[in-house]
Amino acid sequence: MPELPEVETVRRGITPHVIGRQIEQVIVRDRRLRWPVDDALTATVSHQTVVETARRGKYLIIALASGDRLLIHLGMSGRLRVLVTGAPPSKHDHVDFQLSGRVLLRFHDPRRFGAVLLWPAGALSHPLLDHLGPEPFDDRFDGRYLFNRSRGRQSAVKSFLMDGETVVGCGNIYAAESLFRAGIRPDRPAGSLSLGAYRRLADAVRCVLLAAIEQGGTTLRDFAGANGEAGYFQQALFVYGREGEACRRCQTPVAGKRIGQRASAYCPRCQR
DNA sequence: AGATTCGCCTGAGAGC
DNA sequence: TGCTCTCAGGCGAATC
Repeated sequence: MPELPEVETVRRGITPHVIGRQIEQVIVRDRRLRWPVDDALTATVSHQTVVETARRGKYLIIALASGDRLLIHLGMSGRLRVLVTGAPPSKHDHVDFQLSGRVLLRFHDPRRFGAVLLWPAGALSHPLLDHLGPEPFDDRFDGRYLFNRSRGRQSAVKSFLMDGETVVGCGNIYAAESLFRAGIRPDRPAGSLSLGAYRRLADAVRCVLLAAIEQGGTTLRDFAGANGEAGYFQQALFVYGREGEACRRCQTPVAGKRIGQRASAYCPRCQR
């Protein structure tokens, strides 16, 4: 499931194939995504040149020469792949961007939780990006920030960490792994943790995300990079999806618990 | 304002 | 074999 490292992997994968290319044609086979694909999107981006790719949280941004941008979210099961023009579409291939040089950028999303949106030139921000918290690699994101923001909060630290207004990009997998690395039980009330604990957590989030990006993301079921290759970070997971198995550090069975409607795994000995 | 719940979707896996 | 049920989960919206 695409979290920050997966989206970054996709961004890096597509970038060399799309920069400087013109969008010749857009084919929308199914507009029923998280939000319906805008009728005007096809006409607006056609014949435009891609000048840059960027990422904000789990949103992928493709900037065009006019200042218009495509905003793409992979949701739960989305893939964005680089293919050769003419590659036959299969089930769930909802949107094709046919680029110059016979490059085909194809959006595929079985569960349709993803989105392909137009962010028009002139709009300084986008409603979906407006309220997002800092990037984990931004200077603003540190232990002090988490500590201050968490004061008075009763909800679990894991839910707090997964809240995109706290910090972007940390979904269920990386929240669980970061909390393990920091030695913090995921069900601790966010407001009960010390500054020191949050300093460890901020460091852990950055370490875990960085390592996952280096491994090309985590592939459990759906995720694949722009070239269709799986990620490798799943081999480095300490707790996520390992309920009942031995902790890689202390051999205690990994515990499972639902926190904020999400499956959560942790080591009852390593995490306090 | 913070916390919780709901809804959107399909595929995989379990159970019968 | 094939049906039905449950679960997975990002995240905005609605509700408490």
